[in-house]
Amino acid sequence: MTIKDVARVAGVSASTVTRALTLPELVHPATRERVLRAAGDLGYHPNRAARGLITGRTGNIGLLVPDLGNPFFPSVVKGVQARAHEADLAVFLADADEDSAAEAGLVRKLSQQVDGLLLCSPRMSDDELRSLAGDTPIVLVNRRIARVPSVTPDFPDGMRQAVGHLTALGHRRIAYVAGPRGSWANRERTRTLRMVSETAGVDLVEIGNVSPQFEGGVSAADRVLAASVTAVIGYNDLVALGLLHRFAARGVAVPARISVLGFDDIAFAAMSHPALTTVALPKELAGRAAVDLLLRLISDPGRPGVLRRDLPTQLMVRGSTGPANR
Amino acid sequence: MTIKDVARVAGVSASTVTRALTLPELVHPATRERVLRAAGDLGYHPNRAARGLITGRTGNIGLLVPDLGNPFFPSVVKGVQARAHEADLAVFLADADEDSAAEAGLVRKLSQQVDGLLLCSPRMSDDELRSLAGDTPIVLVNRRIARVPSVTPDFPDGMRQAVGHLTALGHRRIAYVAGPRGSWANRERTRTLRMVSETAGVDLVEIGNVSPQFEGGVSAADRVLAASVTAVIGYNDLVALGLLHRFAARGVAVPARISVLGFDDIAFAAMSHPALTTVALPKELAGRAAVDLLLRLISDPGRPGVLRRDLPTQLMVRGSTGPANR
DNA sequence: TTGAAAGCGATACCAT
DNA sequence: ATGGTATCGCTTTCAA
Repeated sequence: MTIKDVARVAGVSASTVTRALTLPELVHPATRERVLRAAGDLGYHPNRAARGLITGRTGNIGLLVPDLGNPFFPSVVKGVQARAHEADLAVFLADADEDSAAEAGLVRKLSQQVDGLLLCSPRMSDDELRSLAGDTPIVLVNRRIARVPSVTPDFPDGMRQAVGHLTALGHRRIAYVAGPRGSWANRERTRTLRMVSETAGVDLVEIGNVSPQFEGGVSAADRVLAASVTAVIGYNDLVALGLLHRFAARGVAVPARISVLGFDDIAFAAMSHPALTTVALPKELAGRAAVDLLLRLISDPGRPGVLRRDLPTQLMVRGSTGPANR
Repeated sequence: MTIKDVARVAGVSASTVTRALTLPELVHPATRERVLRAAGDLGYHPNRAARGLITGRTGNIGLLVPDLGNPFFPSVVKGVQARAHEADLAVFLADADEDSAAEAGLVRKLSQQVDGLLLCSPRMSDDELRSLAGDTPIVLVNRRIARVPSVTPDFPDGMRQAVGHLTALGHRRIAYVAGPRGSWANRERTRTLRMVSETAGVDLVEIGNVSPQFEGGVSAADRVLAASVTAVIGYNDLVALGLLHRFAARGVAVPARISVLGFDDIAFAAMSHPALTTVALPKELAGRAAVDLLLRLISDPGRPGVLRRDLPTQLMVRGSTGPANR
């Protein structure tokens, strides 16, 4: 089923079939009609590889995530998919398994057969990313570096909401369970949290770097309790859920004795007991926005200035936060 | 950066470069050396689209899932990815968003540029699937139909373990909250549960078809309580977690008053309070096995007989099940 | 408005 | 063991 078959059935040349399909205004309406019908009848779809060979466009994009096991990323992926399919793009997915070394390899393999790349929370170094951005269009999600297009949540505002909520409840001494050292999101959350705490006059106790998983939270819980704080913010919801879990196991009442707050608003935040108060990031929207940026980047490569999009966050107040105990 | 550049640098013809790269034993060791070095120096990687055009192999596979929002599927995807990358395959991912109509379209679009397709819990009709299987190599995951290769968990055994566990605890009257009517997994779970219940002499109360989500479980919980059973099996973990949630909200003690059991063993099953007893399906393994089958199918198309793989399940006993109350 | 021919990058076949 | 040439399916000149 090739363009020739369609040409034969429609009684025209291959060139005309191409035109009818891609530049309809260049062919006679009657001819166009015949071609389209022939194509329809035969169920013809152009071979994208062959097309890509000559146009230089594959119609594919690559999406790299650090770990599909963290529900944050599937949500982003859904957003990417939705927008990509609207734009008639197919999506290659690669999971780096939290391995920054693996990232580079996956990216290299993918970059050959895509028009552009979406890198979600990449662990790679700034330099690697910048050099990559020189070779192929890329958009960063959840990471921001100079001169590379990116989509990021408005962490400062999210932190302001979080801390504002806690101080309104009377909390004055708060712990933060930090995530991976190398993670931009963690640096950013830490940085903004420090600023906001300073401003609000709250004591901030920072607790170790843990892996951004449930287990990370579990492992930090006892240290949090020992820090005599009345509230704790987890690096992300998984960590916060781990805290919740360990608190429950130790018989520590949440929020009576300690309030717990997460980041991301993964689906399970709303399902836990008590339900987790968290700063919602617009995950699917981030995916969609990233594709939009990438599309612009692809169609308009010599663009001056950097494309950047900052997304709003929203505090979701639920059962895991309450008045400070005194 | 094409094969010609490499050829020029190595001082050989393009044909020789190809050979050196794909059939090394056909070229003189010294020549091979020169070619490989040239390729290495130039950072050459063959263009897969061009290669695919002539070989008919793209080196890509497609993976369709109904909903990445259900943590079951990201796990399968991880398994697929891992195995695919080992085999040097790239993976197109498509999310059908629980829409059986969308499935067909996505599959058609993908099928053009892949060597084969992995369909995870597809909602399509048997006929559609069989016809699809005629056109392109496909492997079903979590669904079994005649004459199409598939990877499925051993549901009968899983159900046997589940019911065996409950009866051992003294339960004699059990509810099952059924999943989507159209789902093969649901039909299978229902069917085997009936058989096993019959054999074990337990009363089985089947409760409505709910969507395979947390909300589905929440919505069924009150009906479960009204059915005066001492234990309930949810269609999957999400449903079971929904049950747990609603029970907690109503002050119903689990497992004291009622035991709750799920299916899948998603990560959050272990994180809830009480932790959810569930039948673990080998999700990543299923993904890997599916890729294996697909590889065999691709390399060996005229194969007689159907490839099929049945995967073991494992009951994970946790806090949500306990002795029957009397 | 349409067709013929060249060529995208790689491989396979046929010579040598 | 190596090179030349046709070819995969499509798009893009260039002519007509």
